Amino acid sequence: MSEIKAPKGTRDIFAPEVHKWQYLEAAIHAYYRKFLYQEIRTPIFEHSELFSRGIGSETEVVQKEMYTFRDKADRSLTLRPENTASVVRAAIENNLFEIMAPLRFYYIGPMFRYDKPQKGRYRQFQQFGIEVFADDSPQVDAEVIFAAVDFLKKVGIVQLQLDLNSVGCPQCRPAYLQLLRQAAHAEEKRLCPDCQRKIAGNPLRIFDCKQPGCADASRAFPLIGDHLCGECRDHFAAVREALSWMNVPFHLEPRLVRGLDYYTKTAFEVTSGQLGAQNALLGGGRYNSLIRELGGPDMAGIGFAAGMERIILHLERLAAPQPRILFVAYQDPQWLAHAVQLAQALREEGYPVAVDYQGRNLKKQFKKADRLAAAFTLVLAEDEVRSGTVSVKDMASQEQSKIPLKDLNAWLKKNY
RNA sequence: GUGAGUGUAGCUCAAUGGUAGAGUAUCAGACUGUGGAUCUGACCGCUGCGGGUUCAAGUCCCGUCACUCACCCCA
Repeated sequence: MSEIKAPKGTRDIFAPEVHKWQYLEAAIHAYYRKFLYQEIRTPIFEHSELFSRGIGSETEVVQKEMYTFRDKADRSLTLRPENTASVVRAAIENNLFEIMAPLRFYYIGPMFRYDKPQKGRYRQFQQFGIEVFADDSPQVDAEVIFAAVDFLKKVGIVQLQLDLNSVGCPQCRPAYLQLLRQAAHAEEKRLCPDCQRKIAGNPLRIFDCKQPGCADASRAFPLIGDHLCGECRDHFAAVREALSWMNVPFHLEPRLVRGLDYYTKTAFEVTSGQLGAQNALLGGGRYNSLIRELGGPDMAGIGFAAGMERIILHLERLAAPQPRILFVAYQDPQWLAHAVQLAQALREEGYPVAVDYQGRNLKKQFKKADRLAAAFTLVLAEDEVRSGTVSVKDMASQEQSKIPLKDLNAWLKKNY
């Protein structure tokens, strides 16, 4: 038993689970290519300031959950808790906005949050996501949402719910927040201490609270949907219409708030009923001020991020791909050289091939072949070597035949 | 950050406070040209860690760490 264990909230992934990861990653690459997204890989740590400015210094993520450290030159660095800020930073830094608009990126990679681990929640976790810059049309919102929901369906997740809201923009949100604060102040005594603090900070979060007093009080609070400016209202209506073109059912959730401050207008979240407490599979929205706030041009942006661990949990029933392999066995160690060479030749043809170098007798080797779920076991002994053949046993049907080595390839092509 | 539950062999789990066990996996043999079954044997443990109570602790108590679940937050 090892003394040193993986740090809290981290884990090792290996077979058979790793097959699901490979499947999911391949699916992401293939799917988002269809929408002309380009992969972008950014560093897993950034200057801490990127996240406090980008995500919002008042957010829970920035205040409590960041892995921040100082390097040897006393720079404050942070393991990325999400990737949108990094992608924006990279686009600004590399002048990617100059290339071609709209810009479309997708990413896959580890994120880090100092959270208490739980089902579907780790300190190092894997997200994939997409970002579209320089396109403020509501149809893009709808396309991004479609590309989120449709992908989840394509990988076999059935029970999901799409919650949709508009959280307004710098034109209309400040006035609404004033109204909300007033309403909250009036009911302050019914609110829990946590929510009383939220009044000054981010009163939208009061809607999230499940304390009976807070939930009761907040039911009467004004909703952002009734206080959107003309532009936001029109945009939101157009998003909903475009979603109907695309046959994407959604649930309007006027209290939906996202945890990162940069969202404007469209905000959405996909949840699953099968996940327990950590039921958010994916969340995203529009962030039309973020690029400017991080020092770039005044440019629109929208995207989402999805939690891959949570998707993997839904893939539990996915049949693990049975690797069909070939097993080369030898009757006596004196034929080992022939076995090795046969294995090489077969791998050259693309087959996964196993040889057990310490196989003492054929029985043991067959047992091993069985364990490895070999499709065929190829046996070499004096007979075969002398006649330039190999005995090939179909492990399922138990049929065995002697195949001349020169015909083996053709035979395998037919029977493998 | 708050609360609850659980930590015993690689894995799944036993053990009224009284010698740490079984199944499974692994290895070997029965069986030196053929797998899945069966039988026999071997290997496998600072009972998470540190204290305490006791003649005696896997078991009771305290602490700690880890995992799990919920709150919270979020993906």
